[in-house]
Amino acid sequence: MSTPRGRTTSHPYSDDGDEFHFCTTCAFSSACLSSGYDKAHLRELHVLVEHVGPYKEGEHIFREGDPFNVIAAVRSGTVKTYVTDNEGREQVLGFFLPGEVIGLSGISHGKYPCNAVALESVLLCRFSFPNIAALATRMPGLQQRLFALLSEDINKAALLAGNFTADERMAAFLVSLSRRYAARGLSARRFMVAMTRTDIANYLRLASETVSRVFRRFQDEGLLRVDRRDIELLDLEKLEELAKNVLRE
Amino acid sequence: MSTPRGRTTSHPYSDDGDEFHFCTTCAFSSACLSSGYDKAHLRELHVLVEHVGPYKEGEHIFREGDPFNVIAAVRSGTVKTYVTDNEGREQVLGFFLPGEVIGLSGISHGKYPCNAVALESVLLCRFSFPNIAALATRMPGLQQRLFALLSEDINKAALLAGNFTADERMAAFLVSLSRRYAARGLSARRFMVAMTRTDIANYLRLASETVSRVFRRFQDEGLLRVDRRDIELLDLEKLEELAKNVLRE
DNA sequence: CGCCCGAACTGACCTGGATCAGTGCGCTTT
DNA sequence: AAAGCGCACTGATCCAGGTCAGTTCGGGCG
Repeated sequence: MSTPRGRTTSHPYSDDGDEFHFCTTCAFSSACLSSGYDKAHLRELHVLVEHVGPYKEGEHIFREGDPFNVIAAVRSGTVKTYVTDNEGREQVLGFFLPGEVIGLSGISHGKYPCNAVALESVLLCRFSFPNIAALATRMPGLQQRLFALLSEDINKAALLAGNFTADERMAAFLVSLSRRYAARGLSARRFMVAMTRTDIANYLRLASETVSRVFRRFQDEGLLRVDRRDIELLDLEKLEELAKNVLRE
Repeated sequence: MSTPRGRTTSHPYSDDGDEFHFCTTCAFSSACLSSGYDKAHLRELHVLVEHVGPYKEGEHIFREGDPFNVIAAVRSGTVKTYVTDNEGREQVLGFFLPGEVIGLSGISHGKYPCNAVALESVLLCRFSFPNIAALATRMPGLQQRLFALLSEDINKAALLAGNFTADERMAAFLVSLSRRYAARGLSARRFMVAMTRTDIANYLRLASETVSRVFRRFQDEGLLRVDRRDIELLDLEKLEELAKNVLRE
């Protein structure tokens, strides 16, 4: 993983007596908080965290084939992962919002199988994977959390594999974004997306023209209001109804 | 996971002095063999294995929503995993041949997210997941192997997500089967598949009619010879060329 | 302020594969 | 051996979404 010219610091924390404060945007820290480990273990985990960034728009975090050594939780910004096929066409694999973890797919072969790029200014919490795996042998809760993250990604990857219509895909994409923003305390109804129409189209396996058309039709039907990157979901009910096959509900 | 009315036995092994024999079809045992652990650890792992089966054709191994507690390596036969959507249509998620591991996607939510059914007579090596996870905390090699299996499935799931043509999908499917059979010491050129055309179609997100047509066209073009479930690949080169976008080579 | 450039939008047309509507064929059942 | 059944195959037709060919818009810059 490449480190931007910004600062790299070990995780700042305060340890004022009994209370032990975590960076709340860090998925691992919070995972461990919830599994109720003792202070000594928590501190060990905490020491492994490096805050890196900012990566600026278009800057790569890792590239396909880079040796795998770290995973990272997004602290702020949006990360896109993608591969390019033999003809040079881009296939977007996923978008990662704050609180989500990138790099896990690199474990199996010791190399990242895809590229990760910042779509806007990005800050990361970075963890050495060997170190965190070693710590996991002493912290069953952490091991379990890692297993769960990996397993979840298997299920996520299967989502868009079905043969769904353009409408279903778009609705599922919007509902998923909405929920993920909401989970971070942001509005579930209105948000700014960091990706271009082309990125969205590549992710959903549609042509960018189709993305445009579906946006307009959804707007005509009163499901949403869209102005460039600014999206407001007006009829979340109906969007969820459209998305339910894709999201398996 | 449901257990068929067949025998369930703990893993038989012989421990004649220095030599310690493993069931060679068991993915975990071999994984641990290769990571070079000491005899005491190996025996611990070995004790966790249960041989179950046979499951007969059409019999379910687990169902969507069942509480997750075990993972299993296929010892013989073919397993299909699938989900059904709201309209009752089946979506095939994967086929598992001997040596491959089912159930991993159940980790994240404590329930299996899909159904697993035997397509022909199936024998399994079954492992309690809590037990194997506990053991993994004392065997970093085993933990690493579990991480790798999970991570690999993420990459596998992403494979068929792209927008590929029917020809590319079919070729990739055949080449993948060929390699997996070959890895088990069977012929890479000729094999009997356990799945119906409809299963193949559902897996590849095609109509079964399309699967039939592509089979015939491939046969007309001399790429293969197919007679019901019996498939012989005549031009592996060309099939691999067709498949390379899907398989990312 | 006007120019430039890339993203977004839009309409016209095309096509791969789905769908529909059969037919054929091997296996089981009786 | 005949009947019944389910899977496989095949031809005809249809349509969602891709492709192509522009046009519009907005933001950055000389």
